[in-house]
Amino acid sequence: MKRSEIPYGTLDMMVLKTLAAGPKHGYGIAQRIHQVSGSVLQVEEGSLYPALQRLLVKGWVRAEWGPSENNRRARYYQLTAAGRKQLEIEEMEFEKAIAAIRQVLQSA
Amino acid sequence: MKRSEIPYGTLDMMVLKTLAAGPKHGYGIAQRIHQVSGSVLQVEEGSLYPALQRLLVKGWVRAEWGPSENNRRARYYQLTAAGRKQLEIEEMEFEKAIAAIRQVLQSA
DNA sequence: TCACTCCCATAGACTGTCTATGGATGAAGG
DNA sequence: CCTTCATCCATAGACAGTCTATGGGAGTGA
Repeated sequence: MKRSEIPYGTLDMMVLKTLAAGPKHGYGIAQRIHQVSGSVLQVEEGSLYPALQRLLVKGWVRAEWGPSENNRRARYYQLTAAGRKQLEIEEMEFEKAIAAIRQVLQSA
Repeated sequence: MKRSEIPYGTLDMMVLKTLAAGPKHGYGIAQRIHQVSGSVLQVEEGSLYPALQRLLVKGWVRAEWGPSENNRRARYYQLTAAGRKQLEIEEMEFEKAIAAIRQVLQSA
């Protein structure tokens, strides 16, 4: 087996959700997800930045450069209106999929 | 978006679960999952048979040929002891992952 | 005989994750 | 100063698991 920390297809959703609380830079997003999940989810940079690129291309987030809290250069990402809608859609589909899988798992 | 019917990595688990109730052939497994999930999950043959191959290689299922209920040739798959253990592990990891994601989704 | 469903299986495309790598920059301690 | 460490960005390539598309054999009913 593979130690897939982040289940396929859920990263974009979690990134969007994390940004829903306000703009953040990549590093901050990763930290936040790690922390909020009780250190269960570890977002690798090699997963995160491609994800952010996808979200940018699709117009679900916007980015701009600015100084970080520690006075380093940082790229702040923020949710767009389209991103907010997309988040809702993905949350719904996620719940629907989970419910379906649970039904399979609970079929005695 | 992509219409990913089956979330990554969950197919093996659902197949194992479906076989936990007794031996079935491939076609029957797909039907059962489709039915039990309330027609939400659609297992494509191009996903199912590679999955069954994986499970065979790993020793989690065993297979033997025999006539189907409709008198056609069919390959019956059944869970091994190792497969039963694996199913438990995957169910646990699944719940753990879902719980972590939910925490992210519920972080206001 | 023809169409249809059942049942098997593989090849190749595609997507999204991971590992590995590379770099810049500020803070802290020697 | 200078070294080390944490922060912060990003890409390339490997890899795994899903899907689409394809092909075929075999029993059933019209």
